[in-house]
Order: sequence, then C-alpha cells, then structure tokens
Amino acid sequence: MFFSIDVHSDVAIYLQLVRQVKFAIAAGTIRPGQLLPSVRSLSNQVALNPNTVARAFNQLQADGVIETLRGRGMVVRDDAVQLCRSERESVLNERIGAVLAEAWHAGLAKKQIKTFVDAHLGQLCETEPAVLATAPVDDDDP
Amino acid sequence: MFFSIDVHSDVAIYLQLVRQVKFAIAAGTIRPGQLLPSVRSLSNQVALNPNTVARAFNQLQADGVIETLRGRGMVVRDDAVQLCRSERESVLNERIGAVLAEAWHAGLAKKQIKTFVDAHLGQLCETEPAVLATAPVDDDDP
Amino acid sequence: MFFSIDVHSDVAIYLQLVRQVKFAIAAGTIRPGQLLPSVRSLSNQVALNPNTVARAFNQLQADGVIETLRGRGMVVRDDAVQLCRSERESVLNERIGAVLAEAWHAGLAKKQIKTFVDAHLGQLCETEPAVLATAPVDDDDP
Amino acid sequence: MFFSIDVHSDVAIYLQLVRQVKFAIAAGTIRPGQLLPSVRSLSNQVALNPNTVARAFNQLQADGVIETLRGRGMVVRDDAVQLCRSERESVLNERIGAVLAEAWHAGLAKKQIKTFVDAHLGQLCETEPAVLATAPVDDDDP
DNA sequence: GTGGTCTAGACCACA
DNA sequence: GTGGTCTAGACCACA
Repeated sequence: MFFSIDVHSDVAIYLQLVRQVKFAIAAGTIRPGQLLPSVRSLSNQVALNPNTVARAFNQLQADGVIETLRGRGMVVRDDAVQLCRSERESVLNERIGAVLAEAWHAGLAKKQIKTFVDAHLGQLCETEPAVLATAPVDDDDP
Repeated sequence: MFFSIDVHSDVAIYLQLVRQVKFAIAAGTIRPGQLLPSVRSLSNQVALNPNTVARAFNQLQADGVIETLRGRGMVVRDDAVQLCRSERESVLNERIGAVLAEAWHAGLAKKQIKTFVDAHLGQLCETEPAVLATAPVDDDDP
Repeated sequence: MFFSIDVHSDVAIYLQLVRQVKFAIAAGTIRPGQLLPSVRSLSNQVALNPNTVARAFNQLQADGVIETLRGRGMVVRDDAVQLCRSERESVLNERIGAVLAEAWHAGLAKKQIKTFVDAHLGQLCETEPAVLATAPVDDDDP
Repeated sequence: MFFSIDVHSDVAIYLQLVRQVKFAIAAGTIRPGQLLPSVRSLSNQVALNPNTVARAFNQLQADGVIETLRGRGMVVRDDAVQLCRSERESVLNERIGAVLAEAWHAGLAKKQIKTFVDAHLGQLCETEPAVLATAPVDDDDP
C-alpha cells in the first residue's frame, strides 16, 4: 500500500491521504475487510506526524469507509467499494462540470473549450492509467 | 459593474473578485481606461469587508491589470485586455487539463470521462453565455 | 452561551461540547445565523486547549450543523434546528430503547423495570427542566 | 455457556463478557460452584484474544464473583448470586435513571419520554425474555 | 501492539 | 481578528 504525498500541494496532506485511500478502494487496490496499516507504521512510511495520519483515518471513518477494530486497527468496510466508486464518479463529474462552466462563463467559445478538452484527452491516452487501470476489479473477484 | 460572490465557495473571496474582474476585461465588459469604483463604494455595494476588496485591487495591480491614477482611483491599463485574455485561456486550459488528469488517474475510463464532458457541454449550449458574449471585443479596441 | 465541561466524564470533552451545542440549537438557545464564539475565546472561557474546541467545531461542521465564514468564524446553519431536533429525538429514543432492552435481557421483570422508570420520572418532575424548557421556541419566533 | 460479542459496540469486549457472566449468574443460567471454561477454550470458542478473556476473568475475580480453584480453574463463588442480582438491579436502575435524566435535560417533554418508554416496553413484551426467564432461581438455591 | 484524546505551540491564508 | 493545518509528545483503554 503506497501513498504519495505532496507537501507543497494546496490540498491538505490528510486530505491527500483520504482521497488516495478512497480511490484505491474504488479501484480495488484496497479491499473490504483488509486491515489498513497502523497509524504509527504509516506515519513512519510516509514521514508524517502520526496525528496527521490519524486525522485522515478519522475522516475516512466519518465518511463510512473504514471502521476501527478495538485494539487491532482500522479495517475497510464491506460497503466501502460502492461508496467510494459512486463518490468518485459524482465528485469527478461535478468537478468536470464546474470547470467547463467556468470556462464557458469566462467567455470561451464552446469550440475553443472542446479543443482544449480533446488535446488533454489525447495526452492522457499516451500514458497508461497507472496502477489503477491495471487492476479493474469485479465484485465477485476471488 | 456587478460581481457575484459565493461565501461558501472554497475560493477566497478576494480571488473571486480578481477573477471576475479579469474575465470581465477579457470579455470586454470592463474596458481599458475605465475607472474602477473605489474600495469603499465597492465594499458597500457587494457587502464585503473593505480589506477584502482592497486586497483584490492590490492583486490586480500586482498582476499588471490595473494601475493607480493619483487622486482619481484605479484604472484599467491599456494592455490589460490581451493580458487577461491570454491568462484566461492559459488558466482555463490548465484547469481543464488538471481535472481530466485527475479523473484519469482516479481510474475513470476515457470513454466515461468523455461522456461526462459531453453532457456538461450540452447543457452549456442551452444557456447563452451571459453578459460576456454580448460584448465581443477586438484587441485593438481602446 | 455557557458550556459545562466535566473532565472526569467518560465522554470525550470535544464530544461534550458537540452534544451541548446540538442540544442548545434544538432547544432554541442558539439560533441559526448566530455566530459561535471563536475557538480562541471559547477555549479561554472553558479553560481548554484550542485544539480541543476546534475539534468540536470540526465535528459540528461535519455533521452539517455549523459552517465557517472565512475569516469571520463559525455560524449556525439555517437547517440546523430541525437537524438537531430530529437527531436529539432519535438518539435519545434509541438510547432509551437500548437501556430498557438491556434490563429486559438481564432478566428484570417488566413490572420491575416500570417501577424503576416511574421512580426516575417522578424525580425529574420535581426539578424544572433547566434553561431549555424555559425557552421553547417556535420557528417563527421574532 | 454462550456469549454474544458485538465488536462494533462502544462497550469494551472484556466488559461485555463480564456483564454477560454476571447477568447469567443473576438469572441462574450459571450457578455457584460451576467451573468456568478455561481462558484458552473460551477464547477459541468466541474467537477472541486470550488476553481479552483473561482480563474479563480478572475483573470477575476482582468483583468477587468467581475465584480460582488451584489447578482446576475458575469457579463461581457461593455468594455470587446475590451479589450479581443486587448489582444487576442497582446498575440497571442507575442506567435507566441516567438515560431518562439525559432526555429530560436535553429538553424532551416528560410526556414525550413516557411515549418512548411505553413503546419500547411494549415491544419487549412480545418477545419472551430469552433463556433467562426459563431459569428462575431462588436465593437459597445451591 | 492498536487507536483515541488532549495539550502545547507554530505557521498560514483570509477578512 | 478568524479558522485550518501540522508537528511534537503525553497518557489512556483496549486486544
């Protein structure tokens, strides 16, 4: 389980962790029932203060993605996959809509916007979709 | 000169002001040589803390979009139009690219992303591009 | 706005704050649109670390009860009253049910349980319901 | 000897064990002189950490409910029945009082509280009090 | 070993 | 002035 933290990002570190865990669950890289690394071990691994990691786990718990097993650790909930998947889609869909609407209201022509979009989509095509796409998961996966 | 501020947005209020001014200049709604309202009057009009408005004006000045006319106020610079236009395009292009890349890295299929984009673009088509399109400006305008 | 914290309680301090704010909103002591005391002032008032107060506010925000106004503070949301009221009722109803069920499963006779309940309800009758009952609020209160 | 452990409960597992043993003794399901299963066998049976079971037994011993028979194991003490019964009543009585007082202080009307109580008591009536009622015990039993 | 809570103090953007 | 984030370190119950 690998996480890449960008301390210079404008997104809070603990939120970067939250997002990455959710996306990993949506992609099937992390599975229900799986025990997450402990706060201490993960904070060592990513060189963060344990409180920061704990805050991320706290958020994930509040979001219904993981739950704590007393004295054992945090485990991914059974219904986390569908939760994370639908959240992923709706969040990204909204964000795409917001950006396009902003461009439109800023006065960009629709044709211009389309040109931008196609250029970016073309670039994405060249690189493979990283870990996530290599692990498409069916719910009835072994 | 109308501004719509969303206090619930995750974008700082002063940045919302900056962005709207720049976009209005790019679209020709605000023109070079035009005198901006004073900090005091504008802060009254949009019910904002004067500090917030002043900060926005400072930012616009630092970005080379407006300049002070001694004793008269802030005025839009002659070269602001091309500045704002090119910034508008590059900023929006970058933002579009970032969102699409995020969706891609989150594991969304390219086809899925395209579906989202097309749906949003379709909706935009229905509404006219507001004030901005009604004031198309040539670069050699003032 | 007064809060009473019991540091010896088995309920976490920040949760005591959360609960008291919610109940005060449900009772009408704190109203929508009202600005909560700042983290710093409240932490001084109740002699707690600011982080602890911030954590409570954070929880309240996550629960949709309050929202932050950038640079101004935390404000009670418009829909907080009905939220807190329904939560108050459901939470307490559940807790009552749980205790009665526990007593029942522990082998207490129903008659015995009723005796206990009536004795306690009788005692409650003697004391007035504190601040809360003296401030029954209609939504269309001035 | 059956125990039902809820790992999601906010009550510590070892305390769930302690409570269930005490209630079973109060109800006569477990009787004085009876040998409890060993820590090892019980931890296997209920799939718990042996430490957890041992901790429960320690607590029961500290509470004077069970005692060690050298080389044979833990046995229920002769005076455990009256101990558990009186504790059962006082504990449950206190807990009922606490919940009702909380509801009262939260601003619920007394009438409302009564409605909740009666609804729950009604439901309890429908189901028979499980194992416990089938084993009514006299105090001078063993 | 595990997570939960609390304190203390720093730095930041924002209004 | 406001809240948000992060670090550092302590103590606790629990398994």
